[in-house]
Amino acid sequence: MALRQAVLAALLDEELSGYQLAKSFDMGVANFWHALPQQLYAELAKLEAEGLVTGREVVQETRPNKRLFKVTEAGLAELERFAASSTKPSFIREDLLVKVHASDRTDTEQIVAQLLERAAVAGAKAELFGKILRKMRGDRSEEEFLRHGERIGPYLTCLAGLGFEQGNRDWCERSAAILRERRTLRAER
Amino acid sequence: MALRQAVLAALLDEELSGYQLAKSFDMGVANFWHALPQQLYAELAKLEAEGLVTGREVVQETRPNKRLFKVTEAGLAELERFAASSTKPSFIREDLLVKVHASDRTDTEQIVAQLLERAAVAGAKAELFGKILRKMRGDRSEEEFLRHGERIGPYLTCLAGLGFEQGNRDWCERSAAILRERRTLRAER
DNA sequence: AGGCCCATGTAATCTGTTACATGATTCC
DNA sequence: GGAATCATGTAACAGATTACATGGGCCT
Repeated sequence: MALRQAVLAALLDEELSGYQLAKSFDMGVANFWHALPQQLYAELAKLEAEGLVTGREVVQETRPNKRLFKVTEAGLAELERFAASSTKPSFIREDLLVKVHASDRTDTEQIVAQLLERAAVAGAKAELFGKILRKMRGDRSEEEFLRHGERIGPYLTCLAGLGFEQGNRDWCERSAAILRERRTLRAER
Repeated sequence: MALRQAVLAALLDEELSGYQLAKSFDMGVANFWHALPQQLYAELAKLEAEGLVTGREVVQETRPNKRLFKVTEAGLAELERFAASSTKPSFIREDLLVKVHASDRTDTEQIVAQLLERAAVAGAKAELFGKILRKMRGDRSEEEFLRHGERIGPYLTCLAGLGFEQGNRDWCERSAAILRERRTLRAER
């Protein structure tokens, strides 16, 4: 039930349209939440009906009109309430891990390929996060920024995303290497 | 739609009852998938109806009877098919990260407490995974085990879980420390 | 001409969670 | 005596995914 709060959190820094929100839930915001456009349009409508966000129409000539949303005082209060509420831990659900778990009993060629592909994706994400982090802290050192910066929430979540993707990349590469080596060993016998 | 395959993968090494499966989905298997008992009972029923697992009744004197399930040839074929199919990346959905993202605009006392609690849980899980890994490889070195061990799938997924929880723990501790320091700085002003 | 980007949704379906239900045995 | 464990489910609800729908502008 935290999609509401994820949307509110994503709208803290800038007014966004549903379409732009969807983009950021696919990119930057994706280090802490993921949602499809349909969910976001629906959630924005609900949030507006409850007064937690307000939308304003922006007329565009060359493109379809859009509605930009921002968080209201009531929305901020909801975030405050949410922050104080207890958190239930989230869980992993990862197809690739299921495949690797069963990999002693199935062919591993495709799995190795998928691991390498995933490693590449994770590496690209990690690099992107690194860039975003550098941009956020500007010319300050990380320590300095985290101590005195104005807005460090997104920085911290981005750090989490960076660590996650680096770990991901390393594990995928190592696992791929191991499974590949075992394939060649088996082929020699 | 990979709950089916996660169940099949979990049943590869031993016959389990729904109840035991639920336990392992809460523990060991939880490094790659999570599911509630109700889901597992329902999924086992479906899998049996489709012939991917077979169950046999075990009559018990002192406890209620139970049904033990094992993977059939058709189940193995399904895993094979699954391993070769393309994987869609999974996504993060984590309440705590949402709270941290918005933490510049809310009170951080509760958030710090939740981060420390989560760090402790992650640390405990990491230790548990470490123990499981040592048990799996026995007296062999990790390298040796991964090269020549019979069954390394669960070892690799457990390694993934270990890395994930260690990263989690470190990030939670660091973020808690940073937010706490900023609280005291603000209080001094 | 075909495909992608902007921009917003509805509807149907699938998955996952919460609540409820039962009942004996063992541990503290 | 009360809680936890073993053991299996049903039913209602909430949340997420997939498919469908529309339509102009821009790029190659």
